[in-house]
Amino acid sequence: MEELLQDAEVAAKALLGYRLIHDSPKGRTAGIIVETEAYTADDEASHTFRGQTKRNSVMFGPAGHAYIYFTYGMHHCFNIVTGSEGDGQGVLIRALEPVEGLELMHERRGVDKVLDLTNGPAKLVEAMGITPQDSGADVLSGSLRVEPDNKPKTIVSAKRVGISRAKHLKRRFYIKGNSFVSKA
DNA sequence: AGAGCGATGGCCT
DNA sequence: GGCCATCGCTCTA
Repeated sequence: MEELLQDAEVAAKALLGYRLIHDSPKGRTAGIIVETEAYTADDEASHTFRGQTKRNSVMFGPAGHAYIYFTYGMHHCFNIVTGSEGDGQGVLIRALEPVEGLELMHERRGVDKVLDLTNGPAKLVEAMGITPQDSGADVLSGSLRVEPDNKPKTIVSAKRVGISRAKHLKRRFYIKGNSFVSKA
């Protein structure tokens, strides 16, 4: 998937409309990627800004691999590594529109509304059954993977969410009008 | 609808 | 010791 070899900002836009699929022992869940954020090593808000560490090392590896990190003591978030090996860049997947395995998602999330299933980075990780063990895995093949689906009509660029540094950069992208976007 | 805040743990300074 | 690429509850309106 050559889009992933490009800069995170290009890849973040290209990934909108892609389908994220996870085949787990409990069944398949899938959703359309509707919101992303780009992070590069020259960006103060990126985990890779201060160089390679044990935690962020997969982001310095080859593109197309999953980088899953633990945050706020209770949540995990899912990224896809982009660019060239050694760059330390990637795309955070912030929201999905659920399309398959909604019942399993409800079971995992314990929420009533479909809208609350996957409209946030940690929510989608929980709904899809993604675990830290998936970190480093190739997302072009395997049980957790992305595939091209419908190209979005209109993409909106906006400021990122939940960061304190480099706030002004418009490196969040989402599909205009989609109700599963975490923050319009 | 929107602001405030607690939960909870690993990582960095 | 402080800070988080968060979520969901509670309070005010």
